[in-house]
Amino acid sequence: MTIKEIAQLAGVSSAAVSRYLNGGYISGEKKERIKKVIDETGYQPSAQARILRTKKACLVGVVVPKINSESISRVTAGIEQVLSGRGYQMLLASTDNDPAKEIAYLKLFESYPVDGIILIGTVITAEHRKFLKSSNIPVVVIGQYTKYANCIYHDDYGAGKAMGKLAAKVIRTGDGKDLKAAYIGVTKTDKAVGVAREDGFRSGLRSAGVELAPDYVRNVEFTMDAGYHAALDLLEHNSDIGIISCATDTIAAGVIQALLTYGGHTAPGSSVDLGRRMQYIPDHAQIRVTGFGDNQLLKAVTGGIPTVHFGYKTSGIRGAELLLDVIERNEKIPVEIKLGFRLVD
Amino acid sequence: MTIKEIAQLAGVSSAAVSRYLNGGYISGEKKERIKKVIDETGYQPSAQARILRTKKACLVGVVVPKINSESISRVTAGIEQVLSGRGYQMLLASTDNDPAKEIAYLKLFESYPVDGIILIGTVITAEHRKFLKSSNIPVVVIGQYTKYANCIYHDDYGAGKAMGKLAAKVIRTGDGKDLKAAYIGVTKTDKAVGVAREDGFRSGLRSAGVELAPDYVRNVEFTMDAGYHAALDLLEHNSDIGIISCATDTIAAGVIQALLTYGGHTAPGSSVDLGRRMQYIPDHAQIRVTGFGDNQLLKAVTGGIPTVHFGYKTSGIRGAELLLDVIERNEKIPVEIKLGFRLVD
DNA sequence: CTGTTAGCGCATTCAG
DNA sequence: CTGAATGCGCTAACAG
Repeated sequence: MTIKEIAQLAGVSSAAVSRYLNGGYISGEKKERIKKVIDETGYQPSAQARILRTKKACLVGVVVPKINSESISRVTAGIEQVLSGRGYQMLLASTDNDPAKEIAYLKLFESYPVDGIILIGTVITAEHRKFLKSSNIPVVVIGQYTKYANCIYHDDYGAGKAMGKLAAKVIRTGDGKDLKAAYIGVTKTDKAVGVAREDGFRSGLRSAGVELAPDYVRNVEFTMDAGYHAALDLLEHNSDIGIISCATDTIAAGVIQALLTYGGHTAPGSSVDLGRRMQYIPDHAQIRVTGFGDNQLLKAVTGGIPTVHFGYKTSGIRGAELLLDVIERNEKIPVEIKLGFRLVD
Repeated sequence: MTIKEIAQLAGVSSAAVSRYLNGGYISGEKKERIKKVIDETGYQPSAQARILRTKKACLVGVVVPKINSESISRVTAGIEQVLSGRGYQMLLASTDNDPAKEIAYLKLFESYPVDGIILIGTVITAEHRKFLKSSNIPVVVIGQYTKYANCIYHDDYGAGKAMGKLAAKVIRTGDGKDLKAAYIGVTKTDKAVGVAREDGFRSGLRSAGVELAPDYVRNVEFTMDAGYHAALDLLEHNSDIGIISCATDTIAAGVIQALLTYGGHTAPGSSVDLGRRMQYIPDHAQIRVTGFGDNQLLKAVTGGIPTVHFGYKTSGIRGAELLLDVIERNEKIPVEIKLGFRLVD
């Protein structure tokens, strides 16, 4: 069904139909005729042809690393909020943490009718930079710092440091034989989550005179399962761990699972203390688990582990506003926004 | 940057460039010249113009009720898998459980360059039916039964019934004073989750001679928070509850939170038994919590509550296959697929 | 192998 | 107020 056919059926020109659709000059009588035909046929104008003509889609594409994540959904909720408030719609593309797919979707959006792109970043490869530099539609990056695009990121280093200080306090037993801190991080190619959080964590420990020994560090995927196995590995090789800090709450959930399953205390009748904070006691020592991200489901069912709350929704809001500023007002001044955090313990 | 400009710069016709791009006949020498110009300019063909011409986007749009859900991400993972295997890409639109937004995104996709739509359904309103009937591109619905489109749904009634039977067993104390079963469901406009699961649950209870009293039933939103408050309300009004069955694992998480927080056992030193299954003991009675969906995070950190595993990934796979059959082979025979379940306890 | 031509469905001049 | 005509960027015939 095209505008032309509608025009024929209504006995008017296609231009008249177009005007009818877009609120241009049209007489009441023709308006009626056109309305009637459109109602009868269920005609739906082709957005794509319109966009080809107008170069305006009122649409933004958002590229995310994965769909099933509380933090990401908070970001997209923020984006959605400002977008829909300003008459835009949002399309999502999930890359499943595959950088190649990320590039593919960025290119897809670039050549598709979207007015702008928001990238919720994980790793920024050379390909990414190339894309950011040469993109012919505006892009804003959320979650990673980059000088090649407007970006909004979180103080991952500061958050890591705060967590490191907390960890240093926790492992101090007072009897002169302090426990050890362990850290489960992610790939170093992720500058925010992989590098900044871990570096911050080390720095926080160090400020309290504690070093993070290499044997007490693991690097894993962004999954619960990975956290589970890393925890087992860590516990197998070290018997003096007092705290396992994880780069994300999801990984922390896997660690908790490992402690629950293989801690030696799962026989009927045994118990796990779930007070304000997750605590587990194998070998007469308490092992504390911490994360980052303030996952609400985890908090609900465990009572909450120490974690960090980032302003994810805020970053989504700011990101969308930034993007719309560029799209609508052609704002040219580069912007970098760094958002703070709140330690939750 | 357009194909025309590239053609000029390379001193060939635009058709030649088009052929170069799409693997048509072209001489080696011109191929070189075109390649050089494209590399230099970073030219990116407009997919939208191509699609306007070819009517083929190799893209499918997926409309989901929310982004942050393990079940939905499993469905989309299944969809992605078959789509990318067959050279398609996937675009997501999240509606935040707002039926109006759902319609808006369906219409967007219809007029946008996608070859087909997958709707992960919650409520099917008259508007939905109207859309399904009149859509000019193929649609498949996942998660709800409908006769107006190809659909893939789960045996929610059977699952509810199995859970009802389990609940009946649990509340039997043996001392003649059986406990009561409570149910936290969702809106009845959701035929699968709201109606089928609850009806099945009642039927399962009934088959064991147990009735679900109105005072022991609540209807809430699809959120943890709603589960939390419903549980408090339930416990405030009834002191003989032995099990709280919830329509989703997310709601169940909220119930667990309520039990942990207000069960009267959160004072330091008190404990919660987290063995194979979540158990909580207020007022000398065990309150068991059950859900649907087999959420992995919940399972990991609680040891697992009784729940139902649906073949979400499978439904995504079948749904995508179905859609591609219609798109590519113009398959006209309507299909309805009902998938089974597995009780996890 | 190549260039010319004619649209895809629509919005926008521009005369009327 | 209206319709005819033009072109958005691209591909598919077609004739060379």
